[in-house]
Amino acid sequence: MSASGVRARVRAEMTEEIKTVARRHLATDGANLSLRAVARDLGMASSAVYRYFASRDELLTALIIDAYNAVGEKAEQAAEGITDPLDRFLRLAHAVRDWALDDPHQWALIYGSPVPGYQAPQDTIGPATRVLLLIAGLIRDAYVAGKIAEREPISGRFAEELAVVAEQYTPGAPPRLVGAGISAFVHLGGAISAELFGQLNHSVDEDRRGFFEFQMRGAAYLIGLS
Amino acid sequence: MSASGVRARVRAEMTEEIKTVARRHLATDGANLSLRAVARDLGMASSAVYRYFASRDELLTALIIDAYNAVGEKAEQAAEGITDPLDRFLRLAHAVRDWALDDPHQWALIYGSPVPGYQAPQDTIGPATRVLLLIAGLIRDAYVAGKIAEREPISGRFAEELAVVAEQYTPGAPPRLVGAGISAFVHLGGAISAELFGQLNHSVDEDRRGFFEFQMRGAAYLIGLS
DNA sequence: ACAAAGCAAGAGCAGTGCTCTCGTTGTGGC
DNA sequence: GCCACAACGAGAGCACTGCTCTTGCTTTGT
Repeated sequence: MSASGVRARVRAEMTEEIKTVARRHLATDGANLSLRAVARDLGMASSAVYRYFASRDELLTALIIDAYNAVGEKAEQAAEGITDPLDRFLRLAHAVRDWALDDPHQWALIYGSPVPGYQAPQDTIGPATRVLLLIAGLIRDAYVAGKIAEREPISGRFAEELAVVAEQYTPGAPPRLVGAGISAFVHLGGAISAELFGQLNHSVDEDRRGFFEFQMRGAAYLIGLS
Repeated sequence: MSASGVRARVRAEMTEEIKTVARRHLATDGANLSLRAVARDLGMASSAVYRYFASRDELLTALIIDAYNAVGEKAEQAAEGITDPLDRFLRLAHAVRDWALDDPHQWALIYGSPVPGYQAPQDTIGPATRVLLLIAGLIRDAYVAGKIAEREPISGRFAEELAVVAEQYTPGAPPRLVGAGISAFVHLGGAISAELFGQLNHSVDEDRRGFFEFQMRGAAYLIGLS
């Protein structure tokens, strides 16, 4: 019919519907959700789903990309408009944590152990770095505004590696900033995973939000956001 | 025959053999290894395996406990005899990382996303805390030796929670030490997971060992091991 | 010596991912 | 408007999975 085509629109809707149902199954079955079960929920034959996703892995990949973008967007929104670097960083961190607590299985999908035999395709590396880039941007802004306290410089082979990134990203910025930024990102993810995957059980059981903020303040300190 | 019984010994050997083969499969298939395939490798019927493990989950639980103990032992050995607290902490951290790099699937099994529908039984919580307890002991020793620099004290609900632990573990020790210890443990695990699960790709590709040490030095600084 | 318990094997059930085939239906070119 | 063609949904089928049950055999404890 129209230039866009009825079929194309229906296909897009169907694709989205499959992902929605799959996300629901993700919440109960985790990463080994059943494609057949998803098809049953949709009232269609399992073979029909293969018209939209060539394999279960491809479905998972789509869910992974969506999840990366979802958490990235949440973090972006939370940080928006906040000028104080430390506040900005903490809000961003809490936004990521809140998103993860809201849907632990989506978190596990992107930051947990990779699905066995699953190799992340190129499409995922873009969305995957969104949160990291947000932190990098935050640090960059704080640096050019002169709001970053001095810390001990880094040295070694990895320091040279990071110096290259620092120089082309923000000329003049100390390489240790890049390192501290990545480290903060790693600590952020580690803290959420530890909480979600039960490694904090019997250690911190009451005020996990408070403990999370304590950890993130530590990471912020190492960056120089005092 | 003997008091121990031939059958009991054979059973123990068989149990160990199943676990060994299962560990081998773990390296290729990850957490969704096939019990039938393991049985095939052993030249026995799949149903026979159920004489030794009531379910696949129980097999996984056994592997998890072994893995916790293995990494705990490695960390213990690495830290043994080292007196300087910072050096001790770094060696411990590197030992854990080396173990994880050596067998990423075992690491994923214990520190990755939990197997869907799998509930960790009581037997695992003991071995699971070994590394954390090592760090706690290290900090405790350094504290009583007066080798810990002062840092900003903590406050809030989680601080009171940690104060209880601190008081009964090392009376007089500041609660922030407990917090910093757990935080270091979390960062340790997060750093290894990030490296293993590919979140460092395109960020730190060359000298990951150096970057790991940089991160652990940061964690050590926050504890007060300057 | 004998009953009881432990053990291995095979068949079987319900479920899985994925492929192939077969009718049906919407689509773009003439 | 027609028609070849591609997209589509459904069903059967293959090889695989975890797990159960039954059937014989072997090692125990008494």
